[in-house]
Amino acid sequence: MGKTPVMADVAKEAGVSHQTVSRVLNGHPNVRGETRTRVMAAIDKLGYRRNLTARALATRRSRTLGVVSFDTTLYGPASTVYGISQAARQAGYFVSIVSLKSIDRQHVRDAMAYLGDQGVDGIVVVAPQRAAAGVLADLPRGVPVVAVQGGGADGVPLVRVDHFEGGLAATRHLLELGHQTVWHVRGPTGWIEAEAREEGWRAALSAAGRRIPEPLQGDWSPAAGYRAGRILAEEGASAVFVSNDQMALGLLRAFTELGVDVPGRVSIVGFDDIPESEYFSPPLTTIRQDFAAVGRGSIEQLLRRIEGVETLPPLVVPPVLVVRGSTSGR
Amino acid sequence: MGKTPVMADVAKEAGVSHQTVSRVLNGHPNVRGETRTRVMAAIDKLGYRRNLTARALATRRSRTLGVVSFDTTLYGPASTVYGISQAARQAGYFVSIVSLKSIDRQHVRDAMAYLGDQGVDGIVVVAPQRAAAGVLADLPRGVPVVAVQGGGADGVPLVRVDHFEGGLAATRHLLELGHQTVWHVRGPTGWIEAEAREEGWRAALSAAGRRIPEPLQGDWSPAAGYRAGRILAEEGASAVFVSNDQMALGLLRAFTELGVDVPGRVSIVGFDDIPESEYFSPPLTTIRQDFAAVGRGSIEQLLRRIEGVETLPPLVVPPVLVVRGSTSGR
DNA sequence: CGAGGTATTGTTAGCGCTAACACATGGCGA
DNA sequence: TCGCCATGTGTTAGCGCTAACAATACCTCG
Repeated sequence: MGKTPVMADVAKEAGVSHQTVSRVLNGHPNVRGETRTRVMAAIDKLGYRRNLTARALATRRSRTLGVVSFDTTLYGPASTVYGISQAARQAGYFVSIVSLKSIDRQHVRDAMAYLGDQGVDGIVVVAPQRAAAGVLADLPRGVPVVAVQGGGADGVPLVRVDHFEGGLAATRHLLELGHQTVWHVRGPTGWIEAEAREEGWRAALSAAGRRIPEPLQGDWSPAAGYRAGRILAEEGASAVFVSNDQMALGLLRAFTELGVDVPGRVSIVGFDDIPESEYFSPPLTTIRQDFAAVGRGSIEQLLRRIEGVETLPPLVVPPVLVVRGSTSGR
Repeated sequence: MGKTPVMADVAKEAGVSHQTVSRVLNGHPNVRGETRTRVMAAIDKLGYRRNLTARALATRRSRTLGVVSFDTTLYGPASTVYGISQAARQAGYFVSIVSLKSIDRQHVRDAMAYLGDQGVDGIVVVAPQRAAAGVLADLPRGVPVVAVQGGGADGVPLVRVDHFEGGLAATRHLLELGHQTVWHVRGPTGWIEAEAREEGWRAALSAAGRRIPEPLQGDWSPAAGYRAGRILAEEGASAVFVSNDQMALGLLRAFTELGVDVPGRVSIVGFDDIPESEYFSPPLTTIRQDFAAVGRGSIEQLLRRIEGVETLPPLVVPPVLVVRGSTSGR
C-alpha cells in the first residue's frame, strides 16, 4: 500500500527480523555481510526512512539540541546561532531554535521549558544580558546547558569572546596612534559584553595614566550612535571606541553631517566587524569576533556535558583588531 | 524517586486512570470538574510535564514545523526566518530551522529529508534561488510545503514580497525626479528576487520610453557594489537602482572615494531597508520589505495546507518606497 | 569428541502517550 | 417498571523503535 514503510516492512522484505534491520541501521558489528546487503537492498527498494520520533522515545535521546537566543536579526546573535547550528549538524545533532524578542527571566524560562518538553538533549543559551544569566541558576530538570556570550552561573559552562581584551586592544590602538585620551560609547546596561568592553577601555586608559572621560550611553542602534556623535563633536573628542559597528555608523553619519573629518579630526574604532564595516566611509577599524569558533566551542562543551563531564573551564575566544581607514595618528 | 514523573504517576497520585489524565491535558469535555481539579493538583504537585515525543509517536503529529533557509546571517533571510518562527510560535507550533550555506538541489533535498525524518508536520522553504525552486517539484513523502521569497512549483503555495513592484517603484521614483534614465546593479543570477527587481526596473523604463542601459552584475555584497560604483562613475550615471542595500553601500563608498556627490551628481535607490540604511551618508532611499508579514503569511498558508486545503493562491506582500537623502532631482 | 566460547539472529518487553472501545452510572420518557 | 441514551471513567492496543535476553549455529581447544 501507499503508506510509508516501517522497520517491520523492511524486515519482511529482507526476510529477517526487525531487530536485524535495526542492527544494520545502527552499525552494530555482529551482522553478517550478506545479511547487511540484503537489508540495505530492502531499505532502498522500499524507500524506508527510520522514524526518529520512535527512536527518541525508545532511546530517551533525541539527538536534538536546543538554542535560545535573543533577537536573531542582529548580526552578532545571528552569526552565533549560525555557528552553533553548523557545529551541531557536524556533530550529528538536530537543532531547535527559539528566538526571543526580549530576554527577561520569564521568557528565557519559558523557552527552556518549551525545549525541555520537546526532549532536547541539551541547550545552548545565547544570553548576553545579565538578566538572562540569572535564569541559568534555576536549570530545567537535568538538561545540560551551556551559556554563550554571557554571564555564567554555577556549574554552567561558558563560551564567550574576550570582550575585555577587545576593548583593551581597541583603546590601545588609539593611544598608540598618539591620542591623548579615548572616549567611549557603550552598549546598553545589563549587557555583559557591553560592560566587559567598557572595562577593557577603562583598563587601557588607566594603564596609560590617561584621563577617563564619562562614557556615553548607547543601545546598539545607529540612532544612538548618531546622538553620541553629535555630543562628541561638540566635546571635540579626537578618538572614540564605540561598542559596536552599528553605533559607529551612527557616529560616522553625525560627523559627516557636521563636517568633522574621520579620521582627520576624529578616529573611531568599532566592534563586531559586520560585513558592511569595510565599506563605510571611511572603512571602519574594528574588533572582529570569531562567531564560528564560538559556535564550535559551545557545541563541544555541550556535548562534553551531555557525556557527563562535570566541570569545564570557560572557553574564551580571542578577538582580533582589524585596522582600516577610520583611525589615524594625531 | 528522583526521575521525572510520567502520566501513570500522576494518575496514581490523583487516583484515576492515566487516560483520564490524558483527557484533562487535552481538554476533553467529558471529565467531571472535581476530577479535573484533582488531576491538575496532582500534576502540579509532581511537577509533571507531558512527554511530547511519546505524544508525537502516538498521534503521528509533532506540532513542529521545519524551516529551510539560506544563509541566515544575511538580514533578509534572518528577518524572514524570525518572522516565520514568531508566527509559528503564536500558532502553537515548534520550529526547527536548518540554515544552509549554499542552496543547491542536493542540500535542500537533504535538509528536507532531515526535517522529514524528524517528523515535522510541514516545511517552510525560504528559497530565493531558482535552483531551490526546482527541488520543490520532488516533494518529500506527504509533508506539506510552502515556498517563501522564491519560485513556486506545482501545488506548492508561495508567499513573497512583490519584488517586481519594488523595482518598478524605485525606478519610477527616480524618473519622476527628472532623471533621463536609470542604471541598475542587479543581484546574482539565479536569484528570483533579483530577476523580479530587474524586470520591474525594465518595465518602468520601457513604460516611460527611456533607454535601458546594460545592468551591472552584482552578488549582494558591498564589494560588488563598490566595483559597480567605480564603473558607473565613469559612465556618468545620474541615477541608479541597486538591488539591495549592502551593494548600495558599496556604491556610496566608491562615489565618496571618487568625489562624486550623492545625491548631487548621482541618485541611488536600494532595496531591503536594513537597519543601517537610515544612517548611511547620505541616508539611503530604499524599498522596504515587510518580513513579519511574510512570516505570518507563510505560516498561515502552511497551516491551511496541513489542515488539508488543496490549492492556495500565492500571497504577495507589497513593498514600500522609503524616501531618504540619497535621491534628488536633476 | 565434548565443554565452552563466539558470532549471528530472533523474541519479548517496554519507551509514554493517545485512540478506540468497553463498562459503569444515572436520568428520562414510554 | 424497563430500556435507552448521555456522561464519565477504565481497559486494551497500538504508534515504531531499541534494549535485553534467548536461541541458534558454528568454532576452537584440550
